[in-house]
Amino acid sequence: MINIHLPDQSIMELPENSTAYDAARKISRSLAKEVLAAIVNGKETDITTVLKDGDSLRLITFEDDEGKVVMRHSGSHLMAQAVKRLFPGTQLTIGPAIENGFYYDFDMEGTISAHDIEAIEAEMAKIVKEDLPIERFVLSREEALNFVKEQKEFYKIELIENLPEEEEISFYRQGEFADLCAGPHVASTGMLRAFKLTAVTGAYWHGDSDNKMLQRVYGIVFPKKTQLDAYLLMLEEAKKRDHRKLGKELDLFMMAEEGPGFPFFLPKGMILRNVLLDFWRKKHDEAGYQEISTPLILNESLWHQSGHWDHYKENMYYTTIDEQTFVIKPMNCPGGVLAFKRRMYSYRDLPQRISELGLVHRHELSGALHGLMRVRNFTQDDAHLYITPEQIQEEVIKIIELIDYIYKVFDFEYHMELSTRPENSMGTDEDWEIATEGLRSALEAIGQPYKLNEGDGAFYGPKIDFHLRDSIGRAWQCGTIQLDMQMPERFDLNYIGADGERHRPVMLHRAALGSIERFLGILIEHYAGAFPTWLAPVQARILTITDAHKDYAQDVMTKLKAAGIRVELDDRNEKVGFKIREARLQKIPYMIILGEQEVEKKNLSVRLRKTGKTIEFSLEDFIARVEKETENLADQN
RNA sequence: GCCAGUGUAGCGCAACGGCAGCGCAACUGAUUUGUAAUCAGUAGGUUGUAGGUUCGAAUCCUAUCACUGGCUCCA
Repeated sequence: MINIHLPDQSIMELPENSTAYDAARKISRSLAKEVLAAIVNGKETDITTVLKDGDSLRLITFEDDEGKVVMRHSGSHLMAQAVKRLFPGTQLTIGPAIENGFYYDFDMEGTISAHDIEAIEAEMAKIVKEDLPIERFVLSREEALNFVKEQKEFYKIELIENLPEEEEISFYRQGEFADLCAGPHVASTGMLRAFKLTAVTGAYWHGDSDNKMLQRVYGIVFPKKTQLDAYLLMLEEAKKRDHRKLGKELDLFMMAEEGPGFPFFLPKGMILRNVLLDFWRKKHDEAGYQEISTPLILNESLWHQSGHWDHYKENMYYTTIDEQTFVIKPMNCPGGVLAFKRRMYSYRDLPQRISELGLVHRHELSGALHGLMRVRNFTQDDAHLYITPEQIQEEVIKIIELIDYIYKVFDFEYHMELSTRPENSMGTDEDWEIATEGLRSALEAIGQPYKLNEGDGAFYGPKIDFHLRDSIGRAWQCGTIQLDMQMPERFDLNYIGADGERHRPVMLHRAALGSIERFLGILIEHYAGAFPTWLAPVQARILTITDAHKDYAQDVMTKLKAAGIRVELDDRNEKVGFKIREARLQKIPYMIILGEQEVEKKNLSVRLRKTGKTIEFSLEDFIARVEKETENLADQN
């Protein structure tokens, strides 16, 4: 007998040569059904792993993050096997588990169509039915290379060659299919019943657009059909929150074929935007920022000096004025720098925090455009801070705190990423080291977790990015903090220090919302169009019961407007049920219903968006309530 | 930009080689209504655009533009 240590500190006695699966079976039948993989002595492994005396064991199900990865990864193998059966000669590349499922990239003749997807799903179902055991085997490096060469899996040669020297090279076999893989995997294909292929796309080998385009198929897999159905339903629901759909329904913004990637803001969207910016200006004023505005178009010489001409040429738009080339600004910094340079600064003047709601134009690839989320012109809530090197950490922390405050007003969850020096960037290694360290130390001081993105910085400096999620879970970069030691150098910026000498300031570029357009897109999806009272383009709509109540309604509207409340009047000759339905579809926080009773009592019947309940208000109380919500950046209740 | 898909009335959709239609919206009239759709009628189209195949094209082919999902890029 052997003794196995379980996570709850208990010890389980098992016969010699027992597997992790045997342990699961001994605990309960349901666990035996659900177990996907095991962690033995801290290492993830298959449930067929034979246990030794003294091993510690944790069993993994789909409830665990590790379990989701295992099942999804097995799903990708299942799909790859089906594809290889249907399209002989297809070469495998990589097929990982991802956040919401898995994909596999194939190099094949031709492409995969929607029709093929059905055939692949049918073949996958067949393989599930065959219930093939999934077995691990290990080869030496040489054997492994020979094995993949025999199988004509030439991409795998590169993968094996890139494996570290000491790495054990394992494969997983299910029936006729075998794939290089670290594992672990579920025990058999029969466990992968609840799957669905969700998309076919092209994807470049190694993600490099100079490489060959591969066929990528995305899929999802769950232990149970009910979970799969629930997930698909959730996706359907999320689509109803899509800002492009809501933007149309709520008449907030539009796109025209004449302006791909150039959004139009409509009256209601404009209110939303202006309310957001009023809030932004107030907070930035409090935080010590001064707002400026710089020109949209500036002479090409400026862009040579800033380095954009060399590093950002492809993304810029150009125009000619009096036979000279001008650039339509893709960033606000060079113009901002000119404004900074207008006078001399003492060290006592720093930090200078100069903000600009600057409209920038960038030539994004046509295939990259997406509603308000990725456009070709957008307004950055930009600011440039000119500081001494000693002020780096303190100022970066202040910015992080400001951004955190703003995101919390909207109940956003976000994550931060630190991006380091990219290829084709300006400046010395030393500058980059100081700059990167400045950002890193601020992050460490704040103590919030962040992800490291090697080589993803701006061409002039490293950055901290803030990412928010849209309705279907895609992360979009919004806030950003970029530390720049190049621009001050190139524009010969300086301030007079306490020693009376000239010194070079450090420049911080930062945006909190990022792009107003993108942020509004996220905001629309976040609230599903039902904006809190303070943000709602229309805060209240007055609905009359009959024409007899029009005068009173007009009177109420005049008074609400005078109080600064955004109000509309629906005095059409329609039934009140119909008017309520329309106001609901417009997601207006308050409906004020005025009929015989209200005229008599000189009050308001107010129907709340949140509960659908109707409450009687005096005009004054209603105004007070909306004013309070507006002031507190709040929603109803 | 690349791969795949989709473009039909303001919006959502049907017709898939044989007369371009439905619902909502719009307009007109009736109805004066109490908490998610009152009734009747009218009008609205060079089927994204340009070529081609065909007796005949929304439908098939080619090109192009836009959009959608990815890749790449990025706020």
